[in-house]
Amino acid sequence: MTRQKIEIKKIDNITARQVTFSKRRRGLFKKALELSTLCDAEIALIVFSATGKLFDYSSSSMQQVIERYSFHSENPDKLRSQPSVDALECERNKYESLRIELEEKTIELRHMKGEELQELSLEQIKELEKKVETGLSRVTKTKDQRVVKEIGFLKKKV
Amino acid sequence: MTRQKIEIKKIDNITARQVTFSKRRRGLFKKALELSTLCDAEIALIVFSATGKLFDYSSSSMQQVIERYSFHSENPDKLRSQPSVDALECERNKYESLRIELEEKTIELRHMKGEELQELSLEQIKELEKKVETGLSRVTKTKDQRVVKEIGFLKKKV
DNA sequence: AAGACTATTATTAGGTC
DNA sequence: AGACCTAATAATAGTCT
Repeated sequence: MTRQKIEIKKIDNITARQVTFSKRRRGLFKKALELSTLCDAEIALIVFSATGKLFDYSSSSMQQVIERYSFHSENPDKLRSQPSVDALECERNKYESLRIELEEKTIELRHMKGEELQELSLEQIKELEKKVETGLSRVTKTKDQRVVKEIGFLKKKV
Repeated sequence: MTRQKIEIKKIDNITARQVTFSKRRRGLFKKALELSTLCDAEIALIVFSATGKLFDYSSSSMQQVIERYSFHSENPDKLRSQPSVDALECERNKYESLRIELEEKTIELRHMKGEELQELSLEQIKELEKKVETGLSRVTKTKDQRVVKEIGFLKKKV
């Protein structure tokens, strides 16, 4: 664009590339600022150098522009979930309450299997015993009913 | 910048402003493309016109650049959670597997309490009975040991 | 790597159609 | 709103330090 016109392709020479990057980056940000000022446009500009350094400009706030972009985007699934600060938190809360529930059930189940009873008081063990006895009597009762039923079927068949 | 130098402030005349917007917007996007090409930079450019129309350019993908930006950002709470497309999915997967585990435990627990046995076969009920019997015998055994222990303590105290 | 210089090219304000 | 024109200003490649 001056002394000599250059082709728009990656500059091989690393030093030259870095120099050009600095110069043109400044130019680009200036143009962005000018456009937003002159024409009342909302602009976000994010630039990562080849070395990974970040440069950014926003006429308002970067977050605001990105959110507005996400809303306008044709790519709804990927970017619209941006306000997932809340979604993620919500998901984590659900997960946590589920985790607690699971923990409780796991402990209850172990106790009913007679495991890890050392953490219970004698009173708790007595209550547990009643609970398991009740369960057992129900299971046994159901089993007996089923057995009787089975026998009935078999008798009919013979 | 040519026939006449203009001051960098909002252009009052609406028509002139729109014309300038179109011209300079094209220039800005061209410069962004040139910079990314020449210097191997990763660039995202988002422009909203005063009338709300969206124009955007990204050297790779907008989402990618925004995610990278969010990672570098000094504004971690608000923007860093943007890559939560994956985070959210991961969270949901964790939640789902937990939900399944909880469901299994809930059913097992109900069965041990003698509930909802109609969904079990006679064979399954027989196995369940054994399981509950084993649990009960363990609980009873532990209870008896505790009772003996308690009695021992009481004897010493007297 | 960062600043200044400058010859050249690129962009663009203000037009016209 | 778009394309084209053109004079004038802005940006910058190459160079030096």
